[in-house]
Amino acid sequence: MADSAQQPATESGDNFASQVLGSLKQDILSGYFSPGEKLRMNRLKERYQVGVSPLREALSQLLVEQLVIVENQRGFTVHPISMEEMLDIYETRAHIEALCISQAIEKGDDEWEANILAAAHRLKKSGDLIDKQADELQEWEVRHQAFHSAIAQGCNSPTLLHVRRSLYEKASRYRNLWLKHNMVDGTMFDANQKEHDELIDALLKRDTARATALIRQHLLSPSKALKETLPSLLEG
Amino acid sequence: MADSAQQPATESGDNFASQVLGSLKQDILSGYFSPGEKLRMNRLKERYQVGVSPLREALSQLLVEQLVIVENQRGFTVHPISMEEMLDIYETRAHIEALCISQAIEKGDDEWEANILAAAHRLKKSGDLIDKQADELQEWEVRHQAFHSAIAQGCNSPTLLHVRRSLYEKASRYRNLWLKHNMVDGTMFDANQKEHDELIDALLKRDTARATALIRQHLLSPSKALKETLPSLLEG
DNA sequence: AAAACAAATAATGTCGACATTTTTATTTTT
DNA sequence: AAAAATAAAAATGTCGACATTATTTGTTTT
Repeated sequence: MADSAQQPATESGDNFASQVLGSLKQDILSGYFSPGEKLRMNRLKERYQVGVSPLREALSQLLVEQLVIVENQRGFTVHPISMEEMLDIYETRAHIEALCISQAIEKGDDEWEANILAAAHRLKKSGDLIDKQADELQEWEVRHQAFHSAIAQGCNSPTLLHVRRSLYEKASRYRNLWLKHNMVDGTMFDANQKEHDELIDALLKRDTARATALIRQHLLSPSKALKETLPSLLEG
Repeated sequence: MADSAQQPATESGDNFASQVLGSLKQDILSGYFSPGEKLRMNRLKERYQVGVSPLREALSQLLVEQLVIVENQRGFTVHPISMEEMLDIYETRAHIEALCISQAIEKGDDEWEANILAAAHRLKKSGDLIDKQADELQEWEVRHQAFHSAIAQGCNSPTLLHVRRSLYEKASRYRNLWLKHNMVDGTMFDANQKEHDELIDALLKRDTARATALIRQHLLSPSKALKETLPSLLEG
C-alpha cells in the first residue's frame, strides 16, 4: 500500500480493485446507481475511499459484463435499461437455465440430488415465516438463489455455470428495480413453493422435457410482470 | 495525452486501454504469450508502448473473460490451459451454437437466408484455391467464422450472441495452439465443405433436429483431434 | 556442502500531478 | 432577446513516483 491510512475494505488478500468491484457491482445491481447515471470519479473516490486506478480497473471489468458503458473522454455510465434488453436477457437466461438442467439431469449423481433436497428444505423453512421484513426477505432471496444454483451445479460445467451467473446478475438488476416499486405478495410464496416441488419431482424422475418446461415458466413469469411495469419506470 | 510522444495505436477515438486490449487479446489467443506465462509489466510496457494504467485496465477485462488470472502482489499470468477446460469449452460451445441455430431457425427471415448463402459463397471461393499460404489460410479462417456468424445472427439475441463470441475466443486459443503443431490437410477443406452444404440444406428446410446435430458434429471434431494432441503440447 | 538467514534486487499496486478534453458560465454580437 | 463566441470550471486519461511485497542472490552457520 502506498499509504498507511489505506485499508478500506474487509477482505484482505485481494487488491483494491477486486474489493471495490464487489461494492460497485452491488450498488449497480441494487439500483443505488440508476440506469444511465453518470459515474463521476470524484464521487466514486469519496464513496469507496480509493484512487482512480483501482476504480478504473473495477469499472473495466463491469464493462465486459455490460453493467457500465464507457465513452472516450466522457467517463463511465451505468448501462441503461430497456424493454428490449430485459426481454432478451430473460429469454436467454431461460434457455441457459434449461440447458444447465438438461445437462444436470444427464450427469447429476446422488450428491447432486441430496444437495437439491437440502437447499429446498432451507428455502421452505425461510418461506414459512413470511414476515415481510426486509432482511428476512433478503435471506429468502439468498436461499432461493442457492436452491436453483444447487440444481444447475449438476451440469458440472464451469464454463456453462459462468455464463449462467453472468446472466443472473444482469437480470437481477431488473428484478430489483421492480421490487423497489412493488410490494411482495404473500400468495407468491405459495405459488413459488408449488413450482419448486414440481421441479424437484421432475428432476428426480429425470424427466428432462417436463423439467425444462417448468424452469422456463418459473423464470419467465417475472419478466411478464416487468413487461407491464417497466414502461412507467422508464418514464418516471 | 500526457505527453506528445504518445500515439501508439492506429484506432484513434478509443483510449489506450481499449487499444491495448485488442493487441493483448490477440497475442494471447494467437499464442504469442504462452499459457501460464507470467506477464511482467515492464515487458508489456515496452511491447505496447503505454504505461501501467492502461495495461492494468486491459488486463482487468481479460480477467473477466478468463484469458488471464491475477494473484495479489504477484501480477498477471496467462490463463493456463488444460484438457478439462478444453473439453468443457468445446462442449459448452457446441450447446450454445446449437441454441443459436435453433433460435435462428425459428426467427430467421429472408435476409438471414440471403446472408448465409452470400457468406457460404465467399467461403467456398476462398477454399477452392487452397494455396496453403499462411495469409490465404488466415483469410479462409475469417470467412469461415463469418459464415457461422451469419447463421447464428438469425437468433436475433444480442445477449446470446455475446456469449457465443466469448466462447469462440476462448476456443480459438486452443485451436491456434493446435494449428502451430499440425499442418492443415487439403482433404479437410472438402470434408468441411460437405458439412457446410448439409448444414445450409437443413437450415433452409428449417429442420432443427438435423441442423443442431450437424453443428454439434462440426464443432466437436476439432476437440477430438485436440484431445489426442494436447497432452504432448502440455508437456513440452 | 546443505540449510538457514540476511541483504539486494526486482516487480507490483496505489496515489498525486498534469495535459487534454468536455461541460458550464459569461460576454458579445446581430 | 436569441445565437454565437469566448472564458472559466470541472472531469477524464495517462504517466511518474513511491511504499509494499516477492524473488533472487549472497553470507553465515551447523
